Amino acid sequence: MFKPVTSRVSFPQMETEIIRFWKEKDIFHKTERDDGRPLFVLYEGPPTANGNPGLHHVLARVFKDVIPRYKTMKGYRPLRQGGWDTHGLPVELEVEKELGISTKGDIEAYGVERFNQRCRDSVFRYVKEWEELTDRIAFWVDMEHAYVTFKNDYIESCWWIIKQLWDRGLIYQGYKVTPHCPRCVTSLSSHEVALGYQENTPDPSVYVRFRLTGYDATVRRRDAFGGVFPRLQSHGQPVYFLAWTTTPWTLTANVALAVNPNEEYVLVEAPEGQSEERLIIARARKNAVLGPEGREVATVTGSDLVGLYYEPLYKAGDPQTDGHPYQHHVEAADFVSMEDGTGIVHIAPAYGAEDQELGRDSGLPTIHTVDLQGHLSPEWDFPGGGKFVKDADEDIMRDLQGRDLLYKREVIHHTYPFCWRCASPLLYYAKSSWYIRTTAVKERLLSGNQEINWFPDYIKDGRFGEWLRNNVDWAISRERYWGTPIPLWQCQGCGKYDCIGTIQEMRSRLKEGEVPSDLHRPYVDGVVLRCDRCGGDMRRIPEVMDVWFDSGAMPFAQAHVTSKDDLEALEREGRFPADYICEAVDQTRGWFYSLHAISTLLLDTPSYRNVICLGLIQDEKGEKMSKSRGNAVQPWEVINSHGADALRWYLLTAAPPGNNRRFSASLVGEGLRRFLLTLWNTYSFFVTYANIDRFDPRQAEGVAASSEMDRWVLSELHSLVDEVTRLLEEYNPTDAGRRIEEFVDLLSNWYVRRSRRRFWKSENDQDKLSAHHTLYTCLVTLTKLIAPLTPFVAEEMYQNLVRSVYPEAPESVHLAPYPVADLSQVDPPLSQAIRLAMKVSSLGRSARSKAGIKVRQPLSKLLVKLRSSEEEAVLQKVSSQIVDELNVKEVAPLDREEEVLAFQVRLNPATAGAKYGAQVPRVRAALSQADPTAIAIRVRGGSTVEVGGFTLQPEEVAVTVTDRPGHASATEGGYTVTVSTELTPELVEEGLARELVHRLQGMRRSAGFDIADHIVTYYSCGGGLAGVIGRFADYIRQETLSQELVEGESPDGAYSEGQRIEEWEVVLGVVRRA
RNA sequence: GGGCCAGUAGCUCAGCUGGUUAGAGCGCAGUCCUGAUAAGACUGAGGUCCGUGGUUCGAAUCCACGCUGGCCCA
Repeated sequence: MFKPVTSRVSFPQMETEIIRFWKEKDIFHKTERDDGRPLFVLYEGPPTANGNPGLHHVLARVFKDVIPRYKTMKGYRPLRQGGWDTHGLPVELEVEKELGISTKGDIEAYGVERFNQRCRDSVFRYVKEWEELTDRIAFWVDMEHAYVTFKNDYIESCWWIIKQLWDRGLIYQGYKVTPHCPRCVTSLSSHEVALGYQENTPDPSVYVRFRLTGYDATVRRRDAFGGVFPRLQSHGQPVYFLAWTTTPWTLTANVALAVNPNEEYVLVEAPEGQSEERLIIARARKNAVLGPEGREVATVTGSDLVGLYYEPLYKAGDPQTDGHPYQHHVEAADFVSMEDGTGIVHIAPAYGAEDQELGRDSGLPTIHTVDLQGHLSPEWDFPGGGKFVKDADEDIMRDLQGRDLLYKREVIHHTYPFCWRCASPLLYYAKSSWYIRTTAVKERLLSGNQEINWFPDYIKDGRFGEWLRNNVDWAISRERYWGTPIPLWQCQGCGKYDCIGTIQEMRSRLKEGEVPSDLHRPYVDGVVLRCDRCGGDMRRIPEVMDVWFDSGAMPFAQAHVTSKDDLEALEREGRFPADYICEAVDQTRGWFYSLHAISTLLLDTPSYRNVICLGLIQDEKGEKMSKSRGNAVQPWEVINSHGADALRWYLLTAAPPGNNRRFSASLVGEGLRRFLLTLWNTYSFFVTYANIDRFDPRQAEGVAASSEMDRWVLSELHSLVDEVTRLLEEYNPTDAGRRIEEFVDLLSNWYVRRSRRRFWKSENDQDKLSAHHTLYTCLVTLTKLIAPLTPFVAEEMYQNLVRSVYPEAPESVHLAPYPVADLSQVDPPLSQAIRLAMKVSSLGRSARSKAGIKVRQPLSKLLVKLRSSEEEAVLQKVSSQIVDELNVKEVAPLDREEEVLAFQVRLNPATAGAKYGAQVPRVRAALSQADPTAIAIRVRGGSTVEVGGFTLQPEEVAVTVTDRPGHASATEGGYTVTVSTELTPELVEEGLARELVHRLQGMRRSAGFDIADHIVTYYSCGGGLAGVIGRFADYIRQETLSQELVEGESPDGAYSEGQRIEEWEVVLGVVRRA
């Protein structure tokens, strides 16, 4: 006996019981048991537990869960170590908010030790919520051994990795331009910058002359400037480059001018009577800046200008390159646009990101003329020296004007970033920064990417590939507090740098003090090492590491790798690389990259083989969910009302994983009803009848499918298994789920619907056994198929269907093997035949509905016109199902549509109107004279027709059909299904009998009888109906499980109702027989 | 400004290796069916398949250029 199954199930309640069951039986750990199975490795992209988990976390965790569950059932041993991301600016900002402070100065005043302690305390604040939610949605992950990025072991592994790179010369110091707040004296993260943009900010817009002085003979070998340059010299007029800037103060740090090498530039002569000068400007910008006047003396491409010297506006010391005095000159740069400015960009590597990059690539010096508080240096007698740069702008412009170097000045309104804390205008400022030379392995990053299986696949060569192709060195240092300290020490005496890779190594180099028990700042900053060159004091550089380095190091740090041996062991044991990772698309430049970069640097190989890249969750309006907008849906609300399986099902199947998705709780409920409840009700149906018949699956083993229906559904089942397996192998649980859903619909709404009678008939014969066995097989297979997707309902059904019968079966569905398709059972022609039966049934119901004749009323004949003679043959095989479904006596082919349909034809004015113009009335008249049936048949066959001397194209004739008397039809896509609506007295009587059965069934239910109860039925009614009851007595008794059918009043205690059937009043009574 | 993705019914999504009349579910209106069902069937209303060009006998589908939204980067 199976445990009885109610159709009114509470999924949330059932799920919490399943969780208890898993805990009791320790199922999760049993999946992890080392018993020789090959490993399947999931890397957990670590979340930070300093906030409540949201719906997007559930999305990621469900997708992370489904694949390892599947692989477990496929015979792998999953490795799923959890992890927590605990460092970084977001953590610091949260703590700053709590403390009500907002600058680095505040933090230092508060004390780095206390500050970091608060950071450490905050990162696990919501860990309980995370664990509860993870548990409740059945994400199986090892939380007990979760890695924590702030632990010493973890930090030490990060150090060791840095050391490996250091030894290979891949770590270097350079400049990085960052948005800098001069009041807070700190860089801002891009996230912070985004908080402070202000539109319509006024700024000066100045056009400045740079005087051409000569050229670099190594660049311009001969006849520089296309031969124009020498002539310029002889002409005697000064030549200027015209450049544009909105930050005049940066002109003090100018070291070069940049032109676009592929654009045309012109030399323009000033209009007559104006100044004696010639200006160089991009042709595309000439009219916008100079106006239409001014004769173009010469045209060159940008590349011709490269190497020309100009006279700098200001001198900041005497910069040198390679021991020679630096010469200000023109460089080529693709980023120079023709959208604004002059097509000639002034370059100050200290104060612009693109400037800095160009400077690095071309060996330009970086000259700082501004201090960190934003004051222009007083050192070199700049106008406005000592003032805040924005105030110095005016002095500089006046100075340039005085020297006749200012072509013109205007005011521009644009979007400019301000500090979100103090509203100071941000300055782009080059700071010394430490880099990892990722560009050294760029080719391998690209080729390694090709080895990764991306889902969806367009990410590989799209967003991620694009990012890799544009790879620049990774700036890893941050001037912050709560992070992995960068393990670089510098000698205070001779300036030498050293990298420390392990605690052991630090201990061996200690000059004074101890290795601190906590490797964070400020403790580690107090460690003084001995310089092995000069014996001096070495102190750590103050920076901490970019938090992305932490996360990207997790394959190694979670295993505490601190030696090459450790590394080799990791690979040997199969714990590196990961088989699978999964995060949202915003991680392409985050975790997906940091993982890829570090493993490529360290081992020259990618760190993950397969990756699902998820889209983002939006609210019902397509807006980003966020706490501040107040549109974030709480996962718990959804789980408590619909259950975790319903939520999982929705997240897995509602949208392709890579797409952004609009979330709504009502859609979760819809999925619940459409899929889970349909499955559950089928399951409940099975258990009900299996228990009545004492069906024992063990005795049914090997029973051959007796009916076409059984063979059909098994065929569908095995092709489903085949397809779902293929899709899951492809990391596509979404389509796998959608296929399963289609099957469950077929199972419930065709197999069970059409087979019901076989389950409730009284004979316990082979056919019934086959039906039970078939449905049992389908349900058991389904529990395993869905186990990775909806683990709860799968477990519940498995325990009842399998474990109660086979105590020796695996104790959880999640320890059971995944089904394997038996393709010999797949029968495509049978599948097509059944689909044809469904199609015909659907049209037949439509025809009945049109005629207003309910299905309980039998009809004599169903006529079917199909699309081909092959289908006619197929129809023969399934006609019995159609007869049953549509309650007709016979199914016959419809050879001549005109026998049951009447055609009307008329001219289609939309297509024929223009062609016939004034003739239209005559054509119309001719058409009305002709035989509509003959015309309709020709037109429907795609032939032209001749009427009254006109040749009409098929599309010029509109055909409509109506039913002929005695018939009702439905037509769709080449199919026509017609029912004969003629009712003979015999058919009417049979209909009455069925109606009576229907009423009695309703009364059985109202009386609260069990479906297997036998009853006695009493009736009293008029003569006509009584006659019908007499003639159909056997049928009525059989259908209603009535042992007797008694004419007369029902006794006391019977359940009785007065009913009206057609024109007869009848009193019916039912009483249960013991 | 650049890159990637999406845009199909009121909503959520299929269809997209070009091929008859573009589909499903939900929602709405109505009818029916029910010996499992919180279900199911049928009918109806509801579509410039984002737009404009192009390729083709034929385009929701391929190409180009735009528009809108999302994300990432500047």
